[in-house]
Amino acid sequence: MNKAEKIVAKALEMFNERGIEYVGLRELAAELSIRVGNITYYFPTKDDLVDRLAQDLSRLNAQVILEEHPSLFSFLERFRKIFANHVQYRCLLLSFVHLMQQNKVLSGAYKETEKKRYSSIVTNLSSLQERGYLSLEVDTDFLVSVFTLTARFWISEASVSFAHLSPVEQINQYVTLLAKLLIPYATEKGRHDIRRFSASLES
Amino acid sequence: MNKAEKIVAKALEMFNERGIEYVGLRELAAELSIRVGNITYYFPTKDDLVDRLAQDLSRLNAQVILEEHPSLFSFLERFRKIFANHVQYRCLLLSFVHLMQQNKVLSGAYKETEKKRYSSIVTNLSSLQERGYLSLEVDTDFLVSVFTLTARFWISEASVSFAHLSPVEQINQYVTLLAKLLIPYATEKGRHDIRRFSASLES
DNA sequence: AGTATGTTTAGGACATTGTCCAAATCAGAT
DNA sequence: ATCTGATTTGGACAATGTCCTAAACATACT
Repeated sequence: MNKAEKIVAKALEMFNERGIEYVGLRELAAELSIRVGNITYYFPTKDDLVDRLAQDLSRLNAQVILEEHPSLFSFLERFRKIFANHVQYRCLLLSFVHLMQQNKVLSGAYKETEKKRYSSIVTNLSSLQERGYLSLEVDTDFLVSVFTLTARFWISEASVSFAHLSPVEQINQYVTLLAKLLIPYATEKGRHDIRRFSASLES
Repeated sequence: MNKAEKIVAKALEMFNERGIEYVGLRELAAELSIRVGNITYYFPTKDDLVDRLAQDLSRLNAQVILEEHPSLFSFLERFRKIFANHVQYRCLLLSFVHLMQQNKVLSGAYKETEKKRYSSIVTNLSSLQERGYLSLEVDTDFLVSVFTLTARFWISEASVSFAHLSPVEQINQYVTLLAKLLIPYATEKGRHDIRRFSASLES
């Protein structure tokens, strides 16, 4: 692990712990037993460091998005995995709005991944319709909106309202919410998959 | 309007414009043609100023919450009003997570209003069941969860994804989302109210 | 009117922040 | 061994929120 990676790793750890805005570069440097200027050598600005973390999360999520989702079960499983990634990089999602407002590099990069995610969810939903998991009259735009809102902010709400729960319990709370959301639009085959998914969370 | 109120008004204006974290007390003072120390006389810390804004929003919302909601239409109308208040104090909601993490006064106060809102929504939903607007088998906890998540973060998502829309269009977007959410759980009478509500947004 | 008392304003000090830079140090190839 | 480029250091800089003292002001009382 080279110096840049050590900085990234410790930064993620401290940012997750206390929030990006509340960890000074001098504290980060002190934890690494280096000088501040040494960090700015690898990452000229704090935003560059944050951008790097965002790239790492983006890569992590891209793997999950590329997977096939032949069933409603695996579609829900996909969100469980993405939410697990969110926990790993929770500092980014907890500062989501500020980062988008202030960090041009990040907000630019997000626009692209946003489009990809949107069309990915649309594709998956219509695929689930074809395979007989979802009813044909479902309002896709509505479902995508709720999924997007939840995926973006579930961890923000959890940090405020469910801080007493473990990460896994928090994840289960919100994937269950997504599962329940789909029930009215699911076929009998779909509802079976949702029950199977809910049961898989128990263990 | 006394000095403290002038400070509060200008602060809200600038905070909404550029974000609480990105407006310095010196800029605020300059806009008011006063000195920094003059602000800290009325509001010893920046958090005190933010707390005041939060109180104002809380009072504004409390009025709406106390209203009766005899129909599904007025229940949805309630959220439209609350969302309009959110727009007026959007700086607070855009910094929601940070404020909750850092500002003890604010997070303490929020815990109470959170409970009130939660039980208020529960009461309203069961009342709507009794009045024949909602089916009796609805999963109340699920609905409250989605409503809460949306009410907290709709404006954050709108600021990122729908910045090109006007405030009213943004509000309509998300109250429509809440309305659509209820459709599967509504009776025929309820669906009639939802259609009426959607139509009322057009004008 | 003059004085005393309490409120408001001015102005600056302080520590902390992210950023930046020049010099010192190190490492590896010639 | 020496030169060259990469790395590290230590400090300067402006901006931030906070704090404090002295001046200015207003109000009430003698």
